[in-house]
Amino acid sequence: MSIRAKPLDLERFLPYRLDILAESVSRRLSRIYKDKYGLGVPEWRVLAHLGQYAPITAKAIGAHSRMHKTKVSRAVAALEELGLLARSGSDEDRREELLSLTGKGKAAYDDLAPKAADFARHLLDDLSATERRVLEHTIDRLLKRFEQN
Amino acid sequence: MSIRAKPLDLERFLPYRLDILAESVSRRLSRIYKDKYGLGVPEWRVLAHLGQYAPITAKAIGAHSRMHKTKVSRAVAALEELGLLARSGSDEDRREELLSLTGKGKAAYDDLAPKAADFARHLLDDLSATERRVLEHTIDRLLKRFEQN
DNA sequence: CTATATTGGTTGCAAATGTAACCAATAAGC
DNA sequence: GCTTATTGGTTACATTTGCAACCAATATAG
Repeated sequence: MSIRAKPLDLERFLPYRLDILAESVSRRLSRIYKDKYGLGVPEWRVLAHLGQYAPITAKAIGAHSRMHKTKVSRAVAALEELGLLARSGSDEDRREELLSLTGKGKAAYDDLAPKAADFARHLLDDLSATERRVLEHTIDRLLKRFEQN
Repeated sequence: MSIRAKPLDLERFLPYRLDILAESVSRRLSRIYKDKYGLGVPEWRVLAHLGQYAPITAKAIGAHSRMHKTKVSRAVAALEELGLLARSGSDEDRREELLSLTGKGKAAYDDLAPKAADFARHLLDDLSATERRVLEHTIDRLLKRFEQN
């Protein structure tokens, strides 16, 4: 009787595991910004980009975070509605708008960013230095693999 | 002038990177089952569970894959509609239904599973054996951390 | 045994998302 | 220049999703 390996074992299937993990992590993280500021994932992401890179265009945010442009557009609109974000037309190209945070937006970011960073740090609490390094490295490689799509 | 570390660097922020990676991987993988069988992510997942664990209840699939029960319910309905899945009432508890694959469903699974497995294998091509092991282990740990929610 | 709570699963409705069409502004062809 | 193609961004529409309410079947309380 020949040994036939299971062709696909979900318990070890990377795409599946990655998806569940990403989703679990995201869900837990969302408590931080959802409860207090009523933000959804796309809004939080845009806020985070602005905190770090403002002034920046919607296009650039989309490219960096691989979010669809309509998602970015709507998140931007929502943040503006909440008074956290301000737009200012670019002089160089009047199609694009430079996005940045209002005072209120900056305050929200300054409140949330450290908490988010803390959360991410604690995720790695149980891991050894080696494990952390390998994890980072692996994610880097895989991400690069999928850069152009 | 004191050195103030950036509180949150998206470029290194694990939840963010994980999400982008999971989404990229999933997108690429989806070509395999979407093009040929017209399946979406939830349908593919249910199919994969049935191929490995059938007969199994919708509840169990949801618990294992952490999919919302409505998502499972609709994916099951869709697969049934496509003639890939069959339901049979349980004798022990007439609320639940035991799900399994039809001949057509089994054929689809037998076609897709090796391709999916192949895809996953190639994801790790660049990594050393050690790196793979550490990666698996790390994901395991993180997943366990989020088991109960 | 009867009344109440819980559970597997489905469905209605609202919110979130993706695709395609679109608009205005810039770039490229000639 | 002027005509056409491309680009940043928004919007309409269809599809997908999540939440809450629900239904029928089982389990629990008394």
